[in-house]
Amino acid sequence: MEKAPRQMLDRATWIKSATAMLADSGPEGVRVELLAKRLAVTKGSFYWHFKDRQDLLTEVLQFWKEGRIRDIIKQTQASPGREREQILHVLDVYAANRNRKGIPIELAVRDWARRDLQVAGVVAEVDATRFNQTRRLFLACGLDEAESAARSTLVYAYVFGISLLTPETLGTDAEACRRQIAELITRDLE
Amino acid sequence: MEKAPRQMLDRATWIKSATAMLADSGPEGVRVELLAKRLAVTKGSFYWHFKDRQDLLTEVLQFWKEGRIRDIIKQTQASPGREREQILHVLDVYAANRNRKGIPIELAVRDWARRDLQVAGVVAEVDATRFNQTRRLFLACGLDEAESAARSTLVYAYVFGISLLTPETLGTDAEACRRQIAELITRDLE
DNA sequence: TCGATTCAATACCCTGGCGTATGGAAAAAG
DNA sequence: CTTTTTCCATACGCCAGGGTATTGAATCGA
Repeated sequence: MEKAPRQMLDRATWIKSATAMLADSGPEGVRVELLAKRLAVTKGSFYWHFKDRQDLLTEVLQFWKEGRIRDIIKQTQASPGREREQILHVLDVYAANRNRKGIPIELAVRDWARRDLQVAGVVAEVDATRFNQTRRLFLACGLDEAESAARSTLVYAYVFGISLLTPETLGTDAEACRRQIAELITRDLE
Repeated sequence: MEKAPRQMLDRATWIKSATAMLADSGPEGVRVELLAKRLAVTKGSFYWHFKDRQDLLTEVLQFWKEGRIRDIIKQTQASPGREREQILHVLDVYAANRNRKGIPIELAVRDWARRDLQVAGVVAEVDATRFNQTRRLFLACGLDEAESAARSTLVYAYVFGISLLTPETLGTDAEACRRQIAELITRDLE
């Protein structure tokens, strides 16, 4: 009936560390030996917990997917009548400096998806969930189907696009710029 | 005083092929031996034309930068009074299916920039040029400084973001969606 | 106490890929 | 017709990194 000493390393630990490595080195950058060194063990440990490198990557992807879906559902919960605020909240959370560490992961996964069909499928699932959740909010604000779809698309294109742009490009008044864009996207909403 | 037979392979040929390889395999994916095989020669040739792999990558980046700057200047030329059309033209060129092969390169370079300061610097230059050129157009349409900066930012965030989203997410009426977004971005312009 | 199980270390093998050194053919220069 | 220069092939050294096999040391269950 203990919990600390035994189970020194479990799959979850490897997965989290691998996710960090994915974020700043891309999928090709997650090397099992480097990972082992970072966790202060050797390959021997890794190949006990995982079948092979692909096994780890698959888990990383799954881990990411579940986290993203949980997050978007949480961020788009709105009490009736406050849908507009909720959209602004989403823009705030994803486009601003919050969620700092999420951005590199998001970008790495999306780049990964360009070269791996399985990954592309998962990203598509996440995108669909985000798109639908946000579209619901626009619909609740009185926009028609087409307009809701368009703005929802714009929300995510903007959010991911902004994280792709180099920081200096945004200039010093990034905050003001952000607010103005949010205003434009949520125009004519009740 | 001849030009055809001699100089079977020049640097430009290697650079173009490497750019293609960069587009669909990332910077780590451009291998000199693979590249040589693709050009039906061996490494021996490569190391005659280039000092090393880094030399090639540097040239690829430079090649990309010059092309992008030339392109954005061309796309943002507007005769006085037709600036709004020109903005719509930019949105059309970059967000639609045209310029198909440019998108993977753009994404690969941007991902590359996340892990290489030199690359990040070049991307920043390109971004700045694009940003300023488009901002000029908005200013000419009567928008103030802040609004012009915001919309110019939105244009590129949208353009790059849309290429990051999975195609299926956009649904079947992508064209209508595109038009609606373009309408929103160019609202209140004279 | 004593196997059985869990987790990790060590020692290998093998491949891919960078860079170098050297050789060779073909064209250009003389 | 030589000689030099240009361009590419061949062969090699080297290292990083994936995967396997084996050993070893704890811990658990009995």
